[in-house]
Amino acid sequence: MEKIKPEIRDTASVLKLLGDNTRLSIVGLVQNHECCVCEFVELLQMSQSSVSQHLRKLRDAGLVKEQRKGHWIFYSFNRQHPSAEMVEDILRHVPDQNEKLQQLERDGLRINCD
Amino acid sequence: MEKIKPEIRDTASVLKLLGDNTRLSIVGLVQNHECCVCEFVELLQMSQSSVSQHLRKLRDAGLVKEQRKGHWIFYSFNRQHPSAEMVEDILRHVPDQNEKLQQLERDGLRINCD
DNA sequence: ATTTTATATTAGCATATGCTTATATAATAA
DNA sequence: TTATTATATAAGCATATGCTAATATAAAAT
Repeated sequence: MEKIKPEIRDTASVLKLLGDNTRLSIVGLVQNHECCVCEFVELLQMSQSSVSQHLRKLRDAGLVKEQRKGHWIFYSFNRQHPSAEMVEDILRHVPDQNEKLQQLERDGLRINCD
Repeated sequence: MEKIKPEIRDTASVLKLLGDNTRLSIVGLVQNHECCVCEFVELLQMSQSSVSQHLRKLRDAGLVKEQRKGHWIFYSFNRQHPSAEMVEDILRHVPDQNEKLQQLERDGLRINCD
């Protein structure tokens, strides 16, 4: 029995969201790690406001989840999203960004609340 | 040895192109069939001008190829595109549209130059 | 050569997008 | 309470997008 496929409309709107450097990078980052806003600001070299607005779009679409931990709000990939599998398929075709997160860690800029 | 992955920028620009109902539908249609402009106009119920402009974007990006056959210009998916595999992965997540083409055939509106 | 047919191109317009700057909010620290 | 920190929101603006209407092009048919 085949899984239900989202309508073209829904898929197109997800692709539209991912069709932006910043948002595609964000989704690539949160696929395997939780990140907070200030980390995105550092990694993407963008203003806090701009990052925040991109995150809002991703959150409104349900592609990412947010969770407060003390000072910070952490974002993570929402594997429950109807297009989550497609997004993961897409991410297999772009270079992973773990190296950047490791660099952030070495620079002492990684936030860890565990 | 792993295949070279397009940069995030390049992937984002492909996704941006596909992040539109009309263009995603077109790419879905040409994945398995050659189609000419008037067929898209019929299938998508859009103006010829609008379809033509979408096709131009897809062609400029190299995602589709065009080939003249008599009266008509046929468009087909370009499997040589650096992101062709990703596009095929994406299309696996949307309902196929073969039924619509078959209906067109039954209506006697399918163009065939073979 | 003229007309017809299929497609492409252009201009114009309304709406969407992504950024910056400034300000608001909400949790923590002092 | 007040100040600080992390994040969100709003306003404004320049640019991008997708459509329509009108016109151009190019091959085919007459």
